[in-house]
Amino acid sequence: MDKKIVNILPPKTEQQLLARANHIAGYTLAEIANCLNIRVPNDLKRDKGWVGLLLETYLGAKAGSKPEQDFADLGIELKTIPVNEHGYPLETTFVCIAPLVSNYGITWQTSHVRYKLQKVLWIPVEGSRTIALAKRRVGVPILWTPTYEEDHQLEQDWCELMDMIALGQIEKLTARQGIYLQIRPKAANGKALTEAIDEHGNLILTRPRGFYLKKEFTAQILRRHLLHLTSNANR
DNA sequence: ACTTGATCATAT
DNA sequence: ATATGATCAAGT
Repeated sequence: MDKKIVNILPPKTEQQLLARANHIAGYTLAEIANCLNIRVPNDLKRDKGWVGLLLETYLGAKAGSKPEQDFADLGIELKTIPVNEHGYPLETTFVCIAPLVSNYGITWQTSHVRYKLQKVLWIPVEGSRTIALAKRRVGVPILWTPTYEEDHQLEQDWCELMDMIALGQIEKLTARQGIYLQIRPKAANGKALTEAIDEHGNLILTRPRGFYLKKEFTAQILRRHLLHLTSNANR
């Protein structure tokens, strides 16, 4: 059993959160786990969310499975993003469960996707499987709010995807739809089922789905900030 | 090589 | 089953 030596309180301000996040930039996952007395698994095969939970703990996010932002008081969501040696995302980013019923009156402006992505603290972490989990390093955090253009990019995809759901086309909806935002299965296994509506308006059971940000979208966020660092260094 | 569809752990 | 945290690995 892991025993905590440090009792981590939630950050009171955005500045405090950013200070904590900046403090661990450059450290390995083992170093961070050690100061929390948390054991590092050999790999992520059976601990897929381990890195995310580790950084949540270090930064003082409220643990649990509440449908809230990680730092609700600050209106900030935390996302760890595995990256390769060039800082390019290795995985898509899960946003939230896709609602398959009771979507009357929901618009992009009032959607759960937009709410979740209002303000995100992205923390890149080395994710190549050739690097031992314990030795992977944490990168410089990025506090991001969608630009007008990014918001519009997501809106376009969201509308297309939600239209299909509303029209009962859920079984025809694949991960190929959407340029920046996609819908894919999100469940414990193939036996998990949830309610949806078919093309005739009848209630059916289908695999639960989730919204995911495709890699190219996340990449443009990371790239923008990397370029800023470069231009500063060159001054 | 890369994406899509499937899956793992935990809390409620 | 649904929500949180995501990555795995089969298929193309």
